Amino acid sequence: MRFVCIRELLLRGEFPRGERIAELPLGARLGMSRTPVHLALEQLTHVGLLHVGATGGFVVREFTLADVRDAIELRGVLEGTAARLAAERLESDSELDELRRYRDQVRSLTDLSISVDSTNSFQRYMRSNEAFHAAIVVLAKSEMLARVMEQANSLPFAAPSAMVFPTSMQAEAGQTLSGAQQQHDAIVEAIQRRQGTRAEHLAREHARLALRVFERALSDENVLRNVPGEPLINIRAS
Amino acid sequence: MRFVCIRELLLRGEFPRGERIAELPLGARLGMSRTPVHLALEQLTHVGLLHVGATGGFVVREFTLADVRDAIELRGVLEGTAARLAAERLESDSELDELRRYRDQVRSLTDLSISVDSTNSFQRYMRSNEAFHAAIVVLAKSEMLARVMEQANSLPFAAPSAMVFPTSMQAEAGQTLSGAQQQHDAIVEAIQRRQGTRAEHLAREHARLALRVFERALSDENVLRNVPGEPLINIRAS
DNA sequence: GATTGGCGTAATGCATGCAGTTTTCCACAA
DNA sequence: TTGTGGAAAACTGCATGCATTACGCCAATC
Repeated sequence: MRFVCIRELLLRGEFPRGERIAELPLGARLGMSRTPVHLALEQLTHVGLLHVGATGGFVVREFTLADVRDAIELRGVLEGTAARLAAERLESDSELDELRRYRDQVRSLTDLSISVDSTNSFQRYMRSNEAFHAAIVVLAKSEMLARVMEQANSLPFAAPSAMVFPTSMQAEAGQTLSGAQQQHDAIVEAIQRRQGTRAEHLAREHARLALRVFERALSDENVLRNVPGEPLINIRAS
Repeated sequence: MRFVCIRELLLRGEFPRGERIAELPLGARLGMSRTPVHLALEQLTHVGLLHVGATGGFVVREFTLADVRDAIELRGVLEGTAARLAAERLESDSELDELRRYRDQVRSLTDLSISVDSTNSFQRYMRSNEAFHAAIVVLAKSEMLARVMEQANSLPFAAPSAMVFPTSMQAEAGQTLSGAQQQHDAIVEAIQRRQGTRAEHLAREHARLALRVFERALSDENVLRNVPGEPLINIRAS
């Protein structure tokens, strides 16, 4: 709860990156004591948004462009593994019903999202897209993998839907989203046919689409500002 | 510090799996207040050894055989990624010096470890083996990957060296260790030649050797007892 | 004999207080 | 103007206290 609250503050850039966060003022700001604040900061540290300074105390983590690229690449590896396990462990075709439903939802929202600029349809697109990716993890039937992916996705710019929003700002949004849709289709097909290796590489490549969107966003201030957690990224750092 | 301490207690099976851990008695046992105990338990939760009960409070996590297999498979995927990145990002051959040194250390300790039963040589083998695996992660030059691997390896039976000890108890220990050594050689060669995909698949297969050791250990009570964190594994669970 | 309800104990969550240490700021001197 | 020294303020880490809530046990009833 407060975890989410403080997380939002961080992602909005309320605290400058690399700077210490004092517990007492933050507690006063949120109307609570130091104890729960400390716990929330501890959790955010485990999640990777903070780290403990040399003298103790929590410091806002700073991410480099390389970190962002690696995080997306890593998500590709993990989603690839999820897709492979989903294919290898598929028992009956009906297990894919939910996945197919989300895929169709995403498809039907694709055209809407790029024509209408309302945040409403974007949010629905993002939710469906996220549900699609989550469904693959469920089909992988691996608690261990799910846990690790949860940690990996907790970095804001690494989450599956992180690149949807900036995508919508770009000129070639239509091509990008329809490319993503085709990849979704191929992934579902590969899982259905129990083609594990194919599913793995498709999912990896799907993440690299997000990477391309990010690279593209780097050249445009306005687009970049829509990447979640952008205030934590130090564009100039090595 | 206390994190490590409580972790040891868990791995030794001091707390029955599935049971709640009360903070007050544990604090009394360790000679400290509830606050640091609570923090340590929180960290162990993030690491995956505990989980929070429905009503609050920390519960000892219970692992199934499927969890163990998945954890090892997942480690293979991550180490494969580390090896691939190491190959792709290698700049000069001299970067491999340390990796080669650890490889040779492991090789020289292999024969010792299976002939002499002293825990001393085992521990040295384990340390060298761990250092070898850690060196690959360093060469991958990815903070993100390192973080995720740290979390994945925090599950006791998933760590690289987790399978060394049970291996030594088996009849075919010599073959297993020499097989591992050959895989180490091949991984180093692949990284050196910048053969990323080959390195990735070699490292994955290397982890599956640990999986075979584990499967083999399942048939022997005495061997199984040497798997780290064995008390947390419910052999009978689905 | 089994089940359910209530009460007592105990444990969690949060607030606060205290000691040790760091950090910061300001004054003074070079 | 800049560097240094010291002092004060503040922050962290840990202990403790209090209120709320969950858990368990015992008894009573069906």
